[in-house]
Amino acid sequence: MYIEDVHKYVGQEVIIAGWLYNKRSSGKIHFLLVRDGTNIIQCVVVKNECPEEVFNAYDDLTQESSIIVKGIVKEDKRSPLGYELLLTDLRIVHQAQDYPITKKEHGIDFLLDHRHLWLRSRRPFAVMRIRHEVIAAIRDFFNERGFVLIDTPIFTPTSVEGTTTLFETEYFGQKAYLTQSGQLYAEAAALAFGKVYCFGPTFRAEKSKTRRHLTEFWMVEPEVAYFDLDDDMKLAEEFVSYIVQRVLENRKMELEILERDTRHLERVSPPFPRITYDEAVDILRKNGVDFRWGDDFGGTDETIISNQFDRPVIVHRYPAEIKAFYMKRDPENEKLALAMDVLAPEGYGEIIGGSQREDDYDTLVKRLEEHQLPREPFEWYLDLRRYGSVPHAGFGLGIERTIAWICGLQHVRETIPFPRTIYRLNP
RNA sequence: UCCGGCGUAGCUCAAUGGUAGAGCGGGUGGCUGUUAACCACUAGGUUGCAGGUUCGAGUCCUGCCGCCGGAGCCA
Repeated sequence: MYIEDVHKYVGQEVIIAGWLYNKRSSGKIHFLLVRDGTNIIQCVVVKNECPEEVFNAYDDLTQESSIIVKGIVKEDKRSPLGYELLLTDLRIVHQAQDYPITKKEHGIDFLLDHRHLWLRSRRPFAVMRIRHEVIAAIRDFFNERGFVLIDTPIFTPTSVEGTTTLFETEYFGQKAYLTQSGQLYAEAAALAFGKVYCFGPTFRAEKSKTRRHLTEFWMVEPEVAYFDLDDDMKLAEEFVSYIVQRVLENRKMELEILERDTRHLERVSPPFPRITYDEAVDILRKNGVDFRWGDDFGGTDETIISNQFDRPVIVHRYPAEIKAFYMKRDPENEKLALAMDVLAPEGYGEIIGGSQREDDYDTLVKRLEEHQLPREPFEWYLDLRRYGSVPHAGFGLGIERTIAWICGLQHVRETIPFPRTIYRLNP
């Protein structure tokens, strides 16, 4: 029996295998908080109402000792869960010694050094279960719409965008890099399967030190043949809304543990406001930002823009110069790229970046030259424009930033079980 | 890489340049409904490292190391 099902067993004797989360006592009555991974339940041990060795086992119980308890399920308002277990038996499987994470506050550095243990605590419990829900929602969303999952390689011969710093590895005598995006491969798959998505880890070797950055993070990237930028934006807003609504429906308890104010999340439904880059620049200038047309938005700029709206906002048609070589230009203005970003509310910044892709062979060759990228490693990519090229579009959603936003967390490092940052490779 | 901040008990933090302390955790004892339980007692320290100033440095100065936050870049 797992604690999450305890309401089905009121009045019955059940067995729970778990760990001691905390204990309290008033002398002749002990309270054990036992967790089993699905929740925490209070167990009551009363002197003279259970075998003496069960009552006395309390003295040997240390925080995070593994225990198997047997008891009668009772409904009781005084218990944090609303249900508690009146113990009849208790077996210590392993006695933990000096568990380092205590009941009082800890610093983030200490907690991350003990991440393997910190995962047992209440807060990571809630965050990881929401992460699970987000990922399940992502897969369901694409499955329901007939997308095919295409796993893209993690070892790649070259950089996708040419600008970002990548992790370099030795690959049987030649250089290889850890992927920074599965997009180019997803494009190939889209021309084979129509609607596809890839979902995997992504690596950036940039020495970013902000609450929005990890060196290893997860990204989901749909790519659809015959999609234009408008189709892309529509898919993005439906996608984000679907994820948020699923978490609201299925992870109420977890959001409560995190004390997340869900009012912002409840408003997340299509359509999202859509503004052009030019309109976003106007917003910044009206708010006193000395912004130069042609620059990309910084973290504070994104916060100012997103604060104008009550749900995520889509900014589209960015200056082509600050965007990647593969993005198609706006036929009505060659200076602009058919690109779009989704900015999350409450200052969580960019969670989606996407675009319609350049599908014309000659134009794409020109773009490679403009970006001073080598032709040879992109020959296969150019093939996609040689054989049955079609308009197509896609985007990438950063999982950790999305989770940080939904959970209301200060830093993305809490959204992944074992975060990798510039100065952290352990545990 | 740049800018700012921090480093004191296992943990979270105090300590005018003048005897290094509290809470939690550990140990001992008490308590029949606790909610990070509470109460009493107790053990626990090379103040990140190396120099310097001073009668005297946790505190001031220099260098180094580690971490945190921000910027740039990005999801």
